[in-house]
Amino acid sequence: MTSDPPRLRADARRNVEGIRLAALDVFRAGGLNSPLDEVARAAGVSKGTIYHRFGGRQGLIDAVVEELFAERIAGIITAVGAIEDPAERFEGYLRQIWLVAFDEPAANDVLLRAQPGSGALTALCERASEVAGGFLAEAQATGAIRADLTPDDVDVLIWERGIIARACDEQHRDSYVRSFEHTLRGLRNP
Amino acid sequence: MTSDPPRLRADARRNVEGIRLAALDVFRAGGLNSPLDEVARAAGVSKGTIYHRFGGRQGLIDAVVEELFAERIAGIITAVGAIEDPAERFEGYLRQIWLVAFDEPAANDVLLRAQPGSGALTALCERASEVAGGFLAEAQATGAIRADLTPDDVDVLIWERGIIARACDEQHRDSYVRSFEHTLRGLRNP
DNA sequence: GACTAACTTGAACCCCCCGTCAACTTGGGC
DNA sequence: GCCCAAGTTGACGGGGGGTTCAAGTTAGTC
Repeated sequence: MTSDPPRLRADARRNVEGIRLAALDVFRAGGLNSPLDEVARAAGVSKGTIYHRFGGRQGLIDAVVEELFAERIAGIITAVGAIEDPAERFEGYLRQIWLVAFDEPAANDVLLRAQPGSGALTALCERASEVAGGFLAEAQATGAIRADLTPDDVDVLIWERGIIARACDEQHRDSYVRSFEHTLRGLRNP
Repeated sequence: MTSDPPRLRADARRNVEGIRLAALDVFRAGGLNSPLDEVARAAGVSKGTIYHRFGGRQGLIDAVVEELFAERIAGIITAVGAIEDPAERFEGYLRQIWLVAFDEPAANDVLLRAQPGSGALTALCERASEVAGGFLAEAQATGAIRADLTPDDVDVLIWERGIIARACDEQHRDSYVRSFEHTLRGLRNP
């Protein structure tokens, strides 16, 4: 079970690893749609090799998405989970997710597409979505957050922010934050 | 003054008009970045003719933007201007603008880019922005709208919605509206 | 050290769109 | 009706990126 026959040759293994690392860099900097040529160049390899080893962009994404995103999200969830007040916890979660969307194009792409084709990825998004649902329910129970807000609403809010973040080239972080605070205020009970 | 010498030949005049009409259709349906080939095909003309007659995409946009956008905005301003309550007027203006952004990709593109190069266009955007500023100030005077909201904030809110609207392929109109109502609530005073 | 299966390469081909221009039509003045 | 300037065409070159595959290279076995 540790090693099924299809063992790779030494050079292939080296390349797979190099490509993974390069993809992490490139995707982090430019999002999941960065040209594969760029990844290939960064890995010191030819484009063809990426196709051979990963089957294309989708496969490459699957191979790095965990590292690119899972720990980031897990970190946020535990960090925010430590907040006592449920309403603050809920708002804190949204703020953190929204900031990740702004600061990390790749993570944002993950949040935005839930690429149909990557099990790992959709599972991740669903888990995040469930967590958000939990936070929401608890926050609503205290009466601080509007009762008519649904988990779907939260998904939409996250998706929308992701779209906006993707469109912000540099700067604007301040007005991005300022503006999501308006939205946040609109989720509270009067 | 009625007719400067550079009179066009009959076929040219016919084509100019056909291209304008085709551009209106195509731009309305697909936004200002639709392929010019498509406009050409719709006009029963070759791409080259568009370049000859309008100098390129920018010129073509200038030639239709008024019809595509100005009257729409003017309509909103007068319609909304009839609302008595300043706060409702302000909110009504935002709602209408946001709906236009959703329903008309071309108008949305106008709102989003303010293409540097079209005087008519930037003038339009600025006028709309000023009107919004007026509505905002009046609404704030009644105390219904938060005092710390600035005209720049409003511009950002409109820009952001435009970005979102552009990303919505079909459906979603309901959740689009639902979600901007959240934002709207966040602009009110508690 | 030779030999083969595994690996890699990069040119070739595809799609989509922009903008140009030499060659060809045609309107309309004479 | 002729004729040429005005007008139109569509092929061409350029850029960006994706995907494939024949030909060349190399790890690793015997």
